[in-house]
Formats: sequence, structure tokens, C-alpha cells
Amino acid sequence: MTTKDPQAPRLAGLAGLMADETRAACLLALLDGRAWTAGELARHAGVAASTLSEHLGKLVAGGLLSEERQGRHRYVRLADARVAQLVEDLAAYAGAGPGDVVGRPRGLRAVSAGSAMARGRTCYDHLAGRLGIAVTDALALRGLLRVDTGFALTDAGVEWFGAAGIALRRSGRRPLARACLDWTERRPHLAGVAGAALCEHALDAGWCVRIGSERAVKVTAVGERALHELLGIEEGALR
Amino acid sequence: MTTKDPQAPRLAGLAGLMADETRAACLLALLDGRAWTAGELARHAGVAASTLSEHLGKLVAGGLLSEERQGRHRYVRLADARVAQLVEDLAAYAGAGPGDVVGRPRGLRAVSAGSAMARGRTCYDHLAGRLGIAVTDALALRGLLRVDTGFALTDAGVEWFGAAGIALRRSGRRPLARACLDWTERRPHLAGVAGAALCEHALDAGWCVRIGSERAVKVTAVGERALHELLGIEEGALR
DNA sequence: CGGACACTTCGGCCCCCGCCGAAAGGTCGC
DNA sequence: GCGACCTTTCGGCGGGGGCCGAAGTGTCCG
Repeated sequence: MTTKDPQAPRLAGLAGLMADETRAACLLALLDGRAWTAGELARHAGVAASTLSEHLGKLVAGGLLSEERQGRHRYVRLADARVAQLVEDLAAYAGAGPGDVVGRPRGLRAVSAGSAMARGRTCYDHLAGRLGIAVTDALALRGLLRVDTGFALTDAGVEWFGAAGIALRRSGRRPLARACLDWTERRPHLAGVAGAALCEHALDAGWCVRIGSERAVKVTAVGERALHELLGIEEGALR
Repeated sequence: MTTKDPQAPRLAGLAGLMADETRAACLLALLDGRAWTAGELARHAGVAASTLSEHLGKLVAGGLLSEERQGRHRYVRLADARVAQLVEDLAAYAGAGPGDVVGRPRGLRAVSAGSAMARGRTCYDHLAGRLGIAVTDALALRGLLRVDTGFALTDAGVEWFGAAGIALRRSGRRPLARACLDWTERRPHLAGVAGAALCEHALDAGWCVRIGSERAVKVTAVGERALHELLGIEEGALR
């Protein structure tokens, strides 16, 4: 007995990094895929700057965050897509706990922020919300993405990305396509290399723009046309 | 500011359940997909029965474990495949930390246990180790499973399961196929509904049998023949 | 150079939580 | 019914860790 798994301390340590409400709030905020300063995170989390500094130290030491110092600022972001995926998965499970009704935001401000978020947002490096679902559905409908038997691009799907001028950089072991559970739509949307490439292209090409400094994004007129031409998504479906 | 995400406490709470070494050891042990008694887990983790009882209370209350009381025994198991997936994902990330060499077990007993585990084992409800990889590769090679552009069964793959007499019960929102990172092989293997159905069939049909009370499994002579006939896996490749 | 600003370090406080052993509650077998 | 066994409850102990404010370091700007 006492054959205790040598992995237990590591698992506990990793979980411990997320097991604090303040650190959890940071990780969730950083799910927008961008870099935040320590001060922004402190205000966001509602703790003293000194407290947050210690939290960042732990998260960076634990490998969950990467940091970049610029002058008197300390910028941090999620270390990579794997971390984002872990946080997303845990948050999705924690949010959809048994007997728990999703989100239903309270108050007017929450409602409007919520509806903008629900319409379209980034989820680390890919699109989510109704926008993400619409794109995923359109890809599936046109036979470019299998969603019923797993999540994988078809050959036609790979071609489609090439034809649209969106490069799929197969990097290391990150999957080309994977499902990410959408917490507003309760359905999976496209993530992975393809999801990230599509999102990057959508922002670069002006298909959508970020709303303020939030995760929420808005589809532009250009984007509506492009999504209609390339994927047959009805114009006006995402307003 | 202080727009703190309402999900932060839930995320922190969930992570907190796994943030203790003893509880982590329990969760890892339960990854074998079977039910353990409280006493077994206490011995495994090396703590007093009373201590472990409290841990089980938290894990059950948190929804990670389900329990079944039989007489003077309390059997617990992972609540469902989603929990198993979370634990697997976290353990995989924690185990493959930066600059960290995998496993390389110390001592003779660990070596033999390790090699049996590396040869073939269950990973909650599907096959893993070299056996799991061999099956995944064989499915991919025969065009039954896409692995290069994501993880999804092809139409031929769905047919193959039917022809082999393995029912694919599409249940709720669990994906038919998904990738699970193998920590001995460092490559993804087949999980999801299809992976579970295949594993269940393999055990029922005597293709493989469990070694002792471990997660490790051994391929039988019957299994070798079946895997050769159905998937073209070389006999002897898994000894 | 001096002040504003972003962040970090330090000391101290307090609460939380994991641990144990002792005792109690159930269940099984004889 | 009486032990043997598995599990749970309870008190008490000890350590770890999150919090703050104050002071210190480093950077930018005028």
C-alpha cells in the first residue's frame, strides 16, 4: 500500500494555483487572450496591488502565465493555448454544475454586457458566442468540419482554409481542430489551430472588431459580407 | 472595476477540491474507472481512515465522486466521464511540466508495474498505453478515424463499429470521439463514446483482461487474433 | 533632479484546512 | 447478542497561505 501516485503532488500543486478566488479571477480575465498589467488585474480582482503581485509570482512560477516587463509595467498573459484550454474546461465544468442554471445575469448593465458577450466574443484565441456557433454550424453544414462523430476538419475543410487565404500552421502537438464548450450557447464551437487562425484572420481582415477592452466582439459590415460569401451565413443573423 | 467574474469562486472551489495531495491521489487512483472503498483509498493514500472520510465527503459534495453504500462499505467512483477527463487533462499537463522528464520509475517493482502499465491499461473507460496507441493508429491507418485534422470517426469508421458488433450509444453531449493524451506514449489516443465502447467490448469479449487489481491490462490470445483480423494489428506487437 | 507612478518586499494578522486519535455509529458473521 | 470490522464524528493541534499597509526599488516624465 501507500503506493501513492508520484503525480499526486504535481496535480495538487497545479490545482492549487487555481484554487484561490483571486487567482481564479485573474485566469478568467486573461482568457481574453491578451496581456494585462498587474495593476489592471488588481483592480479587476478587488485586492491590493501587493497581494496581486504575490499571486502573479505564483502563477508565473507555476508556468501558467508568461510575463513581459516593459518599463514600470508588468504584463502577463496565459502561457499558451494549453493553459487556456485547462481553464476553459474547468470553468465550463464548474459553471454547469449540477442543478445550476447558467448565467442569467442580474441587473441592467450585466444584461447589456452579457448580450454583447453572448452575441460574439473571443475565447482565448478563437471565436465564441453566437458568432462562434454560427461559424461552426456553417462549416459543418457545408461538409468542411465533422462535428457529429468528433471534431475534425474534412479534406474539403482544409482546402477551404487555403482558398480563403487562412494559413493553418500545424504546430507541434496542438490539434488542428478541437471542440470548446461554449458557456452561453451550451454547445461546442471550433477551437484549436483552425479556430485560432480563423479568429486571427477575422480580426486582421476587419470581419469583426473588439468592443472596448472587453472580450466581446462585433461583426462589421465587411464581416457580414465575407461570412455570407464564404460560409453562407445570413447577413443580419448576428446582430 | 471590481467587475470580478461571478465564476471565479466556482472555479476556485472546483480547483480546491483537487488542490490537496491526498485528494489528488484518490482522484488519480479512481482514474481506473472502478469503485474503491474508503478503506482502500485510505491505505493507498497513506492517511488515517478518519482523514480520508472527510476528503470523500468533500469530493462527493463537490460532485466529483458518486458514492454507493453497501453494508458497511462505502464505494466511490468518479462521477462521470467529464470528471475523468478533467483529471486526466490536469494530470497530463502537470506531468509534462517544463523541463520535466516523464515517469522513469525508480526501483524494480515500479519498473515492472510501469512496463505493464505502459504496455496496456485503461484510462477511466477507454484503452491507453501502447495498446491504446496501437488501436488508434490502426483505426487511422485504415481510414476509420481522422487524427491529422482533429479527432473524428469517418463514415467508414462508424460502419466498422457496427460491423464489429460494438454499439455506439450517442448519449447527450458526450463526443463520439475525442483525443486523450497518453502520458506514457506522449501521443493522443481514442477516447469518448467510441473509445469507451471499444474498451468495454474488449473486456467483455476477452480481448484483454485486467492484471490483478491494477489499471494495467494484458492482451489475450483471443484478443490478438481479433485485433489482427479486425484492424490488421500484428500479432505479438503488444507483448 | 524631483515627483508621480507601477510594482515588490516585508512583517504581522488571522483564518482555513489537513492531520490525528479517541469514541461512536452501523453492519456483518458467528 | 457479541465481537470484528468499516466508517464517521469530534476536539484539538499545527502549518500554510491570503490579506493588508508601510516602506523600498525601479521607471518615466517634466
